[in-house]
Amino acid sequence: MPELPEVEVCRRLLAPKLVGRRIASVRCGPPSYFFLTPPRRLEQSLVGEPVTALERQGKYLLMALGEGRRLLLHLGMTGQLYIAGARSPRLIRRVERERLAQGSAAVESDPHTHLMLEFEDGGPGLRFRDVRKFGKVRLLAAGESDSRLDKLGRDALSVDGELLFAASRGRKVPIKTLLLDQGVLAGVGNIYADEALFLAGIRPTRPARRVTREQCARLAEQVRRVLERSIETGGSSISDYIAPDGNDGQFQNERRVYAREGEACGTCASVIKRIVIATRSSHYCPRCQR
DNA sequence: ACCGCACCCTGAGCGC
DNA sequence: TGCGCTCAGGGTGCGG
Repeated sequence: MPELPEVEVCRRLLAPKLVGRRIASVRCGPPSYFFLTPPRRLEQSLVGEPVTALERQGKYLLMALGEGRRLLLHLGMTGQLYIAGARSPRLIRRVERERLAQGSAAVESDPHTHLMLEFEDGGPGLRFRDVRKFGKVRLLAAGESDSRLDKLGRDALSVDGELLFAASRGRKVPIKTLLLDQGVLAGVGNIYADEALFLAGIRPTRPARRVTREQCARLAEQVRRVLERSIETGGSSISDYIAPDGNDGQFQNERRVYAREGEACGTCASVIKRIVIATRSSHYCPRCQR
């Protein structure tokens, strides 16, 4: 489940491989929920475009093209953005993994790869694969905006306690729900919300308005720390996520609570609990988090 | 304004 | 062995 660190790792690894190249051809999968811009239009409009930069806003990637045009990309839950030729078991459907293991021949064309870009220099292209199609791709004209981007709050890497404190006043929702609100903080998802709350010693169910100024400061610091640490380790590869080179991230090995229900807390050895908050599974240590 | 919830999608894992 | 059910959750949109 790609959150800010996974998207940022993608950006850092892809930028040097894409910026300065010019798109030669585009192939798309069939129209679907995934395409905000119809695939036929992408196939026509992207040809000849130079890639001039790769930027990130929250969990969105923006590929800057010629004359102010931009390609908006979102990885959703299962999105994989990678350089053609990268290898990873996560890129192969299970039926085909089994067929390969039995020594059978080539892998069939993959129905989950929705966007393929090739470049004029003839080097390896870009692939966007997304099993569940919760990802998004949209071509933005020069000066055109996207309501999703307009609604984003402060980038989570630069959050401070005062911002959290101000945003949480008068809010009855659990503090975790506030962390997940992209309009307040852009980039935090389920994994890092749970991890930051653990590191700050705050129970995820605590009503936002009852989190003190001091706790907000601690929480903001831990949000930044956990995101930065995850970026350093290449992000979390828990279900589908891979880096653009096909490698797994390593942050899942440093999780303290996420998906550790029933295990012993690394700090106090209490049993990690799992509850549901706003339809998201949430994990915390009942002793370390009050 | 705020908040809870249904929905979009597919594959893994489980019980029978 | 295989079928059908539930769950996973980022983001949008709707109803109360």
